[in-house]
Amino acid sequence: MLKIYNSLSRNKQTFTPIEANKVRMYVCGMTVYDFCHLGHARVMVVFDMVSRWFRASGYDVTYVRNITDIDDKIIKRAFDNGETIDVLTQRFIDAMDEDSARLGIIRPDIEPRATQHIDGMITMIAKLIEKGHAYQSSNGDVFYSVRSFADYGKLSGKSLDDLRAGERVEVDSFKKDPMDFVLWKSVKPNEPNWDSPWGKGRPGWHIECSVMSAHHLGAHFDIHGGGQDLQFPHHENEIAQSEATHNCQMANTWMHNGFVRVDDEKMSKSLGNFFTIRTVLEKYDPEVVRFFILRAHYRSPLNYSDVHLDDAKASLTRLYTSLRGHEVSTHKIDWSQPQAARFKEAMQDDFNTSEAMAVLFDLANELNKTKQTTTANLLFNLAGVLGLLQQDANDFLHGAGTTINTNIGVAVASGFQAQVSFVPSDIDHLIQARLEAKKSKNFAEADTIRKQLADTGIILEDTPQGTTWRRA
RNA sequence: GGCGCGAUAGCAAAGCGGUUAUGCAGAGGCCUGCAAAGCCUUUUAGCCCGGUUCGACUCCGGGUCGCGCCUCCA
Repeated sequence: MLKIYNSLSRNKQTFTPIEANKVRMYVCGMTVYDFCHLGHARVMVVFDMVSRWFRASGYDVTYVRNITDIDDKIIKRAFDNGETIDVLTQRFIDAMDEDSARLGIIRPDIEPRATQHIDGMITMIAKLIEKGHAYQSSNGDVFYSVRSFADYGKLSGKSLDDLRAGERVEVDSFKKDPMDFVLWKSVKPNEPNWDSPWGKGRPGWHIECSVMSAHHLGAHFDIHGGGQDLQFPHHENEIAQSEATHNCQMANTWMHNGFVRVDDEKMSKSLGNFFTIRTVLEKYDPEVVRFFILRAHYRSPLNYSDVHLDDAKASLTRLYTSLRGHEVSTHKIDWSQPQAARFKEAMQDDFNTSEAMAVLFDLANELNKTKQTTTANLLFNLAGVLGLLQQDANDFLHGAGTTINTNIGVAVASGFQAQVSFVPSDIDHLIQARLEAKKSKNFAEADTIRKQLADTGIILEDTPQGTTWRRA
């Protein structure tokens, strides 16, 4: 039995699909006006892991992750850049796709864009007005009336009377209640707009998710996910819109992943302490980043630093080292096998990837001792459920997945001297030369060669099967 | 002011009312020409104060500290 922490009930609950063997899942994706940062990487990786686990468990999964391609920040950024919104958003959608592919993320089944669902939003807004949940104010904007929805605050645990609207942001005087939020914004000069019964304008932020989730998954679906910062007001508002429109529960389970932090503070644009995915990938293999994210439980805060990435890299290196030299292939996992059962138990407990990974390390230890290919295959396939260890071991250890420049002549700063790194063919030649030296018991020469390689970050390892190498 | 989360060894990070988490780092050993990798052994824990219990890191209460949400944010 799979248990998931449900933000709505604030405890772990046994997951029961609405329709047998099917999971319908909606996750709030990116607003595409800039490169994705590590916080975005976490959402993508976490829910990729969740969908992979459902599939590994035999569920038929429909995973929808939206793209917000119209909003204030996009309009502003496009204006500042002197480009059209379409050009701007497409560029960052492409960048996002590239980043997510590198992180080993399986694309969601459906990636709807807000601008493709304007009609649906207009229909829903009209319905909300008709049912008395929304109103058009004198400035033309249409607002949702939070007081009209009795359950408002049930997700975030907030009470309308306790919310301090206006304390930090000036309240829009056109609202009946300070917490009312906009469904439709009337047109402003030089802004993109669509026709609607309330005049030309564009949608507010929250309405898109209510419309797109219902369109692709139905009014009532299994799981809604996103970053913790979306719990309020975004998800609260989605519930208010959807449940008022459809008269039924929106999502059974709400999942929120924890923040990525820097120096114990939330990584965010406003604090300026964010690292984009591509910046981090200049230095680390994407799988190291994926490993780093999955090593912690998805709801815990995750502190980012180079030290932690280095640590993750060392750990992942241990797993790949154990796999080296084994022929592995994709197999169906026998979940009755003790280690597989332990892995499964961990995953069934609210996706405890941390514990699941401990199983991988135990398998690596077993593999190092027994050298059994069946163990290698189990390790490979269990890790595969997490989207890990799917590279060729030597490719990973040789640093093929990194952007470390392997061209001759590229200087690697080290101490006072710039040193030169080698291409793999040079390394092979040097390894051969060292083996010759060893054969003739010229250990001084052999050690010189090894030192020469070590100075450029190449570590040699002699094994009964010959000499292998890896990047430090 | 309201609401919520967390505090585990040098670092990271889990489970668990009594039995080795796990990874990195440290120590010793085996292996190795020497290393590296690997294997074996091992040192460092559970914010503070009470309570429950035969027994608490684990449950309960109270502190302290840190973080988050209440505004756009993954």
